[in-house]
Amino acid sequence: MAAKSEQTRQLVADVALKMFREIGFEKTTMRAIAQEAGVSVGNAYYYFASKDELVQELYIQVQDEHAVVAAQALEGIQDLAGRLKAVLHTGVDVMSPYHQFGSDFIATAIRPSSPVNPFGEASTAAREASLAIFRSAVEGSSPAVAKKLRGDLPELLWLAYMGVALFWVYDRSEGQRRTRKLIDGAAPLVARGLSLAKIPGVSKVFDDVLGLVRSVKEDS
Amino acid sequence: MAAKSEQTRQLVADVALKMFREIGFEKTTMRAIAQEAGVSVGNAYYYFASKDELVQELYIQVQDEHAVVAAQALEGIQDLAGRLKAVLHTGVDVMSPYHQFGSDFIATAIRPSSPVNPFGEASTAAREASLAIFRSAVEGSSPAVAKKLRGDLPELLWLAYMGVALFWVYDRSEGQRRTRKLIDGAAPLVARGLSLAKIPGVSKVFDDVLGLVRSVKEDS
DNA sequence: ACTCATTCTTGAACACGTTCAAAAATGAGC
DNA sequence: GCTCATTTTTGAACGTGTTCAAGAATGAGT
Repeated sequence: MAAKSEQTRQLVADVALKMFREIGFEKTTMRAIAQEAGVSVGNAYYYFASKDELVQELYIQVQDEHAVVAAQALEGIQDLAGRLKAVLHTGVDVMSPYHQFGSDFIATAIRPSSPVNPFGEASTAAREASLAIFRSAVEGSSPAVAKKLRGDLPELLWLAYMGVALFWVYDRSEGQRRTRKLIDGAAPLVARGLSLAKIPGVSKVFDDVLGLVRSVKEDS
Repeated sequence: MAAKSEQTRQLVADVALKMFREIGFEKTTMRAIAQEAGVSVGNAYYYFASKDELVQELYIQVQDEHAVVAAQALEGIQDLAGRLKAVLHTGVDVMSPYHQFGSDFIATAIRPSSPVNPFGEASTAAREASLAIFRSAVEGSSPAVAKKLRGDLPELLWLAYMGVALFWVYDRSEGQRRTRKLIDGAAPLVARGLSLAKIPGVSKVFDDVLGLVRSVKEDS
């Protein structure tokens, strides 16, 4: 049965994630994971090509949870500021058990070669899932976001979310209070800033920003 | 004489930086550096407590060069957009010999524990030097930047510069063409965006952005 | 010239992530 | 039940960054 193999894989992943949470990334050695799971080091490597891939496992799990919790939090909230807050706060919520481990995660994630790199191919699925959350936040909001912004906004917000995550990693205040404050302050500001798009002089600047974003994205 | 000791230190640093440039970060092992420099591994560690500290040496050197080259490039340029371009382009210029090594550098730099972390204590001097460049870019520009923005703008631009550096690391286009394009496009947009501060409706949003930045910075 | 504390240098040793040849377990086909 | 290719498991071994006890070189004070 394929179940036995899958069971071992799950066991290793579970032990690893538990140890990441409880004793941190660096202290969780591959040898310790193997020992705790009752398998050999080589066996852990049979299922996960590197320690990074175990981090990817965590990343996927956290993203999945974010999707669920965010969807729930979005229910009944209409205004963009509120919807943004909901998505960002739940994002921080699901990450919080791993805060002490955050900087190692980011250091891992940021190398282009890493499977966890949020811009990379190996995490396309997780990124799409995360993007979908922001798309839903934007599309479901009323009053509606200006049509010309609607297409690119989710991606830009996702990018901003990466920034918030980075801020959170560095946030040493208790319970990451400062990150919460940043979210509460920034979300309404973004919403208000976007509403300025109606002003003619501002509108042109917005157009150029979007043009730049698109042109840089496509390379060319 | 203290010169002998300093000589060994310089030798190790020079060999290390040369190897970083020529064969990359990971292939440049401490053993290889020691051998190439004709000293023992332990001796290299006498002068640099970790491989990261050798990266810090590189960071400082690159920043110093940026300060010189940027100051030169700013001469004779009046408008903010042009001054921003000058600072950013020279920034990319001085980094370019290390592009292949960039992702390892960022991965190192991003951990709060690293001496190279741009937000950390160990690189206060380098950060101040870099901030000074942006301060000079802002203060020397004419037409002048709105008074209320002048104080915080350099720091925000420096932050944006960190973003550009991140973009550059990921930029796989030849000669990092896309980064150049981003700079050329974004600099005038920033300048134009700032000029919108005169519009009453926009002004209030700007005030709130500044207020948020300040309040998050101070913790509280 | 001779101390002797200080500075500098050495290389073996440690724990880590990772690899790999070999062995063990599994299961489909007969 | 036997065969044998495939999947799974093992643990020793490699190269890495880093540490450290020990020794060598240095130089100020006499």
